[in-house]
Amino acid sequence: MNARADIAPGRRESFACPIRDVLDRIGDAWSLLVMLELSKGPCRFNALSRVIDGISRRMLTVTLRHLERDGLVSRTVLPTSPPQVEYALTPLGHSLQDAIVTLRDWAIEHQPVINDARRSYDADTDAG
Amino acid sequence: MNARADIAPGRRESFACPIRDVLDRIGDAWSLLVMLELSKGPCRFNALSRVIDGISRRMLTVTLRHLERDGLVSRTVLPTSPPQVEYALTPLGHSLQDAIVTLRDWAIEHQPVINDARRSYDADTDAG
DNA sequence: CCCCTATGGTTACTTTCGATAACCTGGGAT
DNA sequence: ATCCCAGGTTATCGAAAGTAACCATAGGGG
Repeated sequence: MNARADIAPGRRESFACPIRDVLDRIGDAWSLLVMLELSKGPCRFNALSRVIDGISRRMLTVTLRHLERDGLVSRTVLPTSPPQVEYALTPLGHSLQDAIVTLRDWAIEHQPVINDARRSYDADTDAG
Repeated sequence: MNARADIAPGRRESFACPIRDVLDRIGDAWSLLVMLELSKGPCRFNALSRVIDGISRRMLTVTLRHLERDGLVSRTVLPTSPPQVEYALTPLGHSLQDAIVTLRDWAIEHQPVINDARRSYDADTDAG
């Protein structure tokens, strides 16, 4: 029996709201990191799990399934021994790179300001 | 006693990864919707909860606290009776709008393709 | 007076999800 | 047979999302 159904990606359907929809897709924190890695070129499962610091095998599996389901990433089994599985961005996946890069650039630029805001909020809250 | 601590935003600290960091911030699906609403202008709590379909009072509170903590949204109590609370984007919040809009535009443009990909993936998976 | 509306939340509780560690299958080397 | 690697899957737990109900205040209707 194919056990993949047990781990199948959530099938929450759109909410008449495309932003929510795309966020449900890439907002899970690992998806973006995986896509950023794959934007450098195709990569195998364990290679991804080594290079994406902190991700577990399970979350990598789940994340890749999500991305595969949404057509952002392709999965190719290579006829080697033992078989290797190569993941790569699809054209659709590449088309998302611009948005991701915009987001990343904003994040990098404003990280210090945000951290300051957080510290001052936490200080006020803890004190008050 | 100030009960706000009980509902305080998570204080997960950065991971040496700005993209993860920004995604932890705005990736929770409600944050983006709240910011998109506030980008139209300041708004009060209950007005937000009415216009953002599906959000509960609690999640709106939590989301607004997160955004406030990160300096993306400001909170102003108006001296009316009963007191009203107005939320608005800060300049930092406005600076994120470009990235959000890029993301939203991508989402709107590619939603049909993604839905097709999902349907065909689901069909294949269900068929076995 | 009580009941209903509205304001902006909070509290307790349930359900769902993210994440970790451990396990599995199968081939090759020793 | 035993150990490794590949690429996952399973069981489990804690945190987070979400729901329903409550609080305090003020105004209007019966």
